[in-house]
Amino acid sequence: MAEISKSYEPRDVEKKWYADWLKNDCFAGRVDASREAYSIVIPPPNVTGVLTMGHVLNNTLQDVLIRRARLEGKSALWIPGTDHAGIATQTVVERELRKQKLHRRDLGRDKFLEKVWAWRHEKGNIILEQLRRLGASCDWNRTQFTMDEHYSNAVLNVFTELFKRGHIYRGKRMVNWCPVSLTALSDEEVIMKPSNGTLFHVRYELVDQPGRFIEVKTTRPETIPGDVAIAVHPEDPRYAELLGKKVWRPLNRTKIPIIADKSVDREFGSGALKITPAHDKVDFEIGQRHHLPAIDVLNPDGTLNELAGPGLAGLDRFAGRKKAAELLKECGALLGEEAYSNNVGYSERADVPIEPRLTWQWWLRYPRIEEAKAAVRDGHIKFHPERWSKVYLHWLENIQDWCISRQLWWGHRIPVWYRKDVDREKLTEADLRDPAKVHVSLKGPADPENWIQEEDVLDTWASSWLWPFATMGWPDAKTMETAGIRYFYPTSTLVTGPDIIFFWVARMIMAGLEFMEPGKPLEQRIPFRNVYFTGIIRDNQGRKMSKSLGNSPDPLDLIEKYGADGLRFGIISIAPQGQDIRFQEERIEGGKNFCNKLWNASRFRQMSGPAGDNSSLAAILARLESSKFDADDHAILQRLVSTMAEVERCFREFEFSAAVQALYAFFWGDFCDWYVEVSKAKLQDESTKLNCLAIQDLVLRQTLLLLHPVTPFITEELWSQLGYGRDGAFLMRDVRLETAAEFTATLDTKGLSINRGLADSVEKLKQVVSQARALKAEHNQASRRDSSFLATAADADWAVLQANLAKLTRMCGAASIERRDKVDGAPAVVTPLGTLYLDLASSVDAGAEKVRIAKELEKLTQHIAGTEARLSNPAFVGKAPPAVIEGARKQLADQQAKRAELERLLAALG
RNA sequence: GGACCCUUAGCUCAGUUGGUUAGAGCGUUUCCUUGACAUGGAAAAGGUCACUGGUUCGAGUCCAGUAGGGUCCACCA
Repeated sequence: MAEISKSYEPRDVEKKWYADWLKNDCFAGRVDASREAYSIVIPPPNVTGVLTMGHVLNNTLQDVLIRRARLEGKSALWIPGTDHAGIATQTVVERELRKQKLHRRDLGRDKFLEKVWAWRHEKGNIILEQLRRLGASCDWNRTQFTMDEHYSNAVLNVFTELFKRGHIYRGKRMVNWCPVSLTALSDEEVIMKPSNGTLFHVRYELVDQPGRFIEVKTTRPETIPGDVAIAVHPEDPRYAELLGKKVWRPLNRTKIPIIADKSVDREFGSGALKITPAHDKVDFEIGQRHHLPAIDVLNPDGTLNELAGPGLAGLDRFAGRKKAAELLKECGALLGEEAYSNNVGYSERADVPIEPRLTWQWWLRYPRIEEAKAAVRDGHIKFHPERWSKVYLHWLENIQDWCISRQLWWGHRIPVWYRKDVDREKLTEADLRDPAKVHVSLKGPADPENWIQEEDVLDTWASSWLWPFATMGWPDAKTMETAGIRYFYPTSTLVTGPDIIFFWVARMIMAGLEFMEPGKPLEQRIPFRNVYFTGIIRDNQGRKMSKSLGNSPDPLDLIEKYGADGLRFGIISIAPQGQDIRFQEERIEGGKNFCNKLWNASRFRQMSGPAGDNSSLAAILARLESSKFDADDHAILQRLVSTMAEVERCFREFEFSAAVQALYAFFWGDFCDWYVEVSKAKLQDESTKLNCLAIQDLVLRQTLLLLHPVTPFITEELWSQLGYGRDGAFLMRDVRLETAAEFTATLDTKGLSINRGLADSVEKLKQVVSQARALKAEHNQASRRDSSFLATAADADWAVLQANLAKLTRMCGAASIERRDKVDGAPAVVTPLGTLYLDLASSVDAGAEKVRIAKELEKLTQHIAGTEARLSNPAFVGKAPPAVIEGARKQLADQQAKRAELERLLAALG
């Protein structure tokens, strides 16, 4: 065994072990009937993506779950992959083309797609490479891409099936149109943003009563040429006599009717609403009810077209708005303007206001809505934190059909062909189902020359909603068998952000229910059993991390600086359940420091004595001698067991940061700060040395196992260096972590049972040490081992002190601790095991000493008063549980004894 | 307009079913390079648990309300 270096250097260790794990196929998910299956599918990052802090959090959590599952003896599978990200990827490649002054139309569809594929092959795996640096133990041989042939096959299969089952239709409806991406978007891809605009007051002159006007307020005067009516509420007395009359539309002047519709809000503005069916969803519905035409005055790119009339045609919509206001002013129709703030829908991708636009699109009536609700409501799928289920259910209650077609080239082209002689603008629902007019299949028609394929592709989410089973080979029976879908599906846990609960989580549930194992009960068709929602990572000012703000650190820089384990440990420790995360680099630094502490504790063990047989838990236990156990041995084993139990609880309840904090407190606080320090005395004594080393070996072994899911690299390295592994075996793959219960039972059967009483007595020793150190600090004594202490103690207490004297002397920084019957004039502290005096050569400042003790006495007296008050309250004594009352009585007795001793000390000072 | 979340030490946050004197990390102050670790050790300072009521023997914890901050949903032009 080579000597361990003085500080932990992650770089080479990480590289070495990751390569070793890969070489030995440690990440492979295998069907193994003798083990419980545990599976996760990665939320596929965009192929265009680079690793963000969000990815780090999300994927570290998944890796933690997967690695813990392996240690628990489960057969674990983590499927990685990427998403083709239609709009984002197409935009990236189009931007490249623009540098060469080319547009995708210059290349044509096929040539353009070749370019995208080339880009994908060159750059599309960057993010997966970065995940490897993080230590992600994905089964890389199963890496998936949503545009892979078999995956595409699944997507198109689902389309044709859902079409057959009547869930998919084509319709001309109002959609959210992105004038930059030139495609329709789903409602979920539209973000409402408050915007400061202008509300224009416009008057429309009555045709048969010149000089009389009806007034409306609008934020969009440029759409006035598209007005086809003015609507008022049917019961609005102000306008009753105007119903049925006509007014002059002030732009592109023509006559339009005044109509009545109940959807008009009488309270808003003047109570009259201009109706522009082509440019507003409500107006469109009113238009439908009243059989009004829709006049579309916009081009797809958001410029005004010739229907907008001279003066406006050709302008961009925002320039057109200004111009329209000017034109209205010129003709006297503009009564005024007021500043106005309202919510405007923005395209999530392009970050520009969307246009409601009337277009032909493909729509999906979601399948299995009721089952999807039941799956979560009845607990077959558990959300963590649970409260997100309410958001989920609310969305399903109000669900709208999904616009699944996109006017893009990069994506799954819709497998629909139109007979050349049919007019697509006039296809009815019945025509769609007529194979003589429309062909829907994976392979296409037998006589392609007579057909034209649909140009549109599917929404990216209409492929990723199949992720949990399409990545396991669906729908091909043989591939599914190889992938082990019967074993690994439903997956165990999905780790994702609540921001895609509608986009992805809800839709995956519906897809799983619709397509998996038809006829089987719901709990076998759901895609996952648990969903863990991470928080959103914010910067230290609380802003979302984003590329444009430049406030997101590069995770790879952090790995360089703190090591992958440090980053992982840090990010998990600041990620409490369900709360957003304020990123602080200091916490990552803390992760690195923890790794260094672990490293050095192992180094201390190695330097403390010869290596024993560490090859198995049984081998280490065989080296323990219970007859040599002192209170500290019992205490550290007890804390080890309780930490194991706490970590188990944390994993059961998805409290990962609590698990990390428990491990930190145990290892740093209990092991390093106490046990290792007392070891220094125990190791001096040949009779206790070997047992003490074996305890250290045992604690280190269990700690490495518990920590491994969070800090995989350093634990694998130390596992190897400290001789825990057999040749060719890996901590991550070949070791099973005992449960706390199993561990305790093993100790019992080996005659190594933990003595609770002895273990608890360490608490008193710790207090003695802490108080002694404080006393020294109070009197400006350096913490070196050079102070003399005297003690007055009852026989029983002195016996405890004496039994631990060597350790205590060392821990207190004492040259000696001697018992006396009586000590006068020395500064003292009252400990649970007697009074401890600092034997100062120099004279003591009695005044300062009196102040210090008096202060402590005052504080104590307050507590005693509180305790006495409680105990003298008959209601408390009558109603509180006996254990609580007993505790209070004991506390009172201790406090009173301590008070008496402090009073005595005070009196002795004169 | 509806729903949900948050408010605890200078900062970022824990605090499980109500039960001794409310914790951690970072930061601050003092001391310490003692044979694992200065990426460290020891000690200390620092909190009317946002506010107001209520339930209870007992409330940071449960209930109601108020204030401030945040998120999501919603077709008010």
